[in-house]
Amino acid sequence: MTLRTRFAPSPTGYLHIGGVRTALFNWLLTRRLGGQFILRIDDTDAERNRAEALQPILDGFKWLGIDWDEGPEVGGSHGPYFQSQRKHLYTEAAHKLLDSGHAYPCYCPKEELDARRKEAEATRQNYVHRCAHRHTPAVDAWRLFTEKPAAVRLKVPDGRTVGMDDEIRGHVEWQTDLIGDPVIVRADGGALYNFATVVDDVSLRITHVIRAAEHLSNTQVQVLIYEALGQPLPVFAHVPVVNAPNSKEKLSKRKMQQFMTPEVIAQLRACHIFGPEMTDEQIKKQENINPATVAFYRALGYLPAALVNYLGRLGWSLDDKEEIIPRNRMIANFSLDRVNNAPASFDPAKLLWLAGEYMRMLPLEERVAGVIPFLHKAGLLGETLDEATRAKVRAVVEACGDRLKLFSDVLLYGGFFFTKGPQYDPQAVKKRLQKQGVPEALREFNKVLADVQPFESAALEEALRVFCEGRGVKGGDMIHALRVATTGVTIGPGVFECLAILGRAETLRRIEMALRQV
RNA sequence: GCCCCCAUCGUCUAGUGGCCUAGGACAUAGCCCUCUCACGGCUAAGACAGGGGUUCGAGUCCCCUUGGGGGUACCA
Repeated sequence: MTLRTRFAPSPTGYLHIGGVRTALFNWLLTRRLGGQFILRIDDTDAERNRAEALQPILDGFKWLGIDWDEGPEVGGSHGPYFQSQRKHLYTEAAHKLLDSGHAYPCYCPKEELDARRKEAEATRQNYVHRCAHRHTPAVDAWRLFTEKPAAVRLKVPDGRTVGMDDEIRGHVEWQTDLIGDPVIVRADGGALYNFATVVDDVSLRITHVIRAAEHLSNTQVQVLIYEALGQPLPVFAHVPVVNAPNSKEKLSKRKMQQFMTPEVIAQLRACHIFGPEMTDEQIKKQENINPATVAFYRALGYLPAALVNYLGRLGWSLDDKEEIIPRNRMIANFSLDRVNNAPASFDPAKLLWLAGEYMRMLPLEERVAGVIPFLHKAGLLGETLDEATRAKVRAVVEACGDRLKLFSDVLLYGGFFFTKGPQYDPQAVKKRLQKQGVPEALREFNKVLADVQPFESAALEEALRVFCEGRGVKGGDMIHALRVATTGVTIGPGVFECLAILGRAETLRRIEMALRQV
């Protein structure tokens, strides 16, 4: 028997980071041990489940390189893979349980149930629902069920325990006397989550149910359903939830809003992800692209490998020293017994560090290829990319070096190479250009630049050194002034490399522009 | 209320009774490198939630307390 795992997202229009982490653990174990990883779409809530809401989820997984063996787009022999198309299975299973006496129809009016629950609450009692007629013989129950709409309840056995051996938590068990008979099918015929999940997992032949720890309490009912259905239990593993940074609460859009800092919003804007008509506040409240979604990291040009590494290390570790664990190494070493029990907090700073590490490992040509779409979206490259432009992009990427952690960082450290002139930062101008003697020296050095041969980094540096010595100016002052004059800002690649990339004519022109600023 | 789960530096973690005066990584601070920014190097600060047991010996096993989380729905 081969391993079969699944991840069952609801089509919400975005792929949540916490969900990905759970899916990743399923995927890693499946790839490690061999078997099928199945994507099942939990679209019973027709209200908010539109077809187009599924695509971002599939795209997210594809971008991360998490592939599925059965599910949407790839099909499979156990389909359909949409819960909305599997309703007959739930009905069938419910009938089976009614026939076998493991379930019974419930006609209790909602008001009565509410009243009883409220009463129990008032007297600080624990309310365990059991319908009075729960032991009515099956045939009679069946008759009642077909006569008028009724919900179906599972008949929870009296006076025993129900439990399972969790791969991560160990043995967990509950007293059945504390579990009210749960509704498994609504009066309108819709199956409830706990029931549909089990029916699906059985029919999809799922062998390992790896899911977030928040589902642990649901397992008591689910185990009873497996029993009632006469099915063997799968292996359960409840992985710790992912919390928001500096918080004991689950990762959520709202909790992540604090990471939509002005800098991040500016970077998103630079990528032209959002139109200029959107205010910062509107961007902050965005559903689809926020720090709790995969799309956010993709939009900013994080390497998917870095995100996979980060999420894989969240709640799982290889040993006491390895942090950079590429996908293949993770697959080769993943096991549930090295998954932690405690919830883990998502740390954007560590993810950013990893992104930088992965970017550094990426060959130059791939960095160039990755950066181009970002320059393009920002409107800094023309429609067609000729060889000269490509060479320039390559030179810029090389000059950016380790500064480039995300692809969108190219806009931060090298955007000015592709504009008609620098956007002068007033503070930078004030600090570096409007300094005693600097504009004059710069004007004079501009004449030197006109003749430097060749117009390359080393020769330029040497020319400046000679100029400074001869004229008695500080090298640092000139270097800073040159940077601001040609790039407009105080950060970026080495200034001589910048000048070389800009070329002689553009350098001279920009220095002239700068001198008009002071 | 009741049930279940969880608990090592700010964060991710190593630790499965002696190797722990608790190791690594991110973040933080200082110094070095340096034309800025980043990278890199060195250093510093920083944790076993509390209390009881068990044991020659406890971060590690047991119990209690505290704190967090989840469930207790004709939500998923």
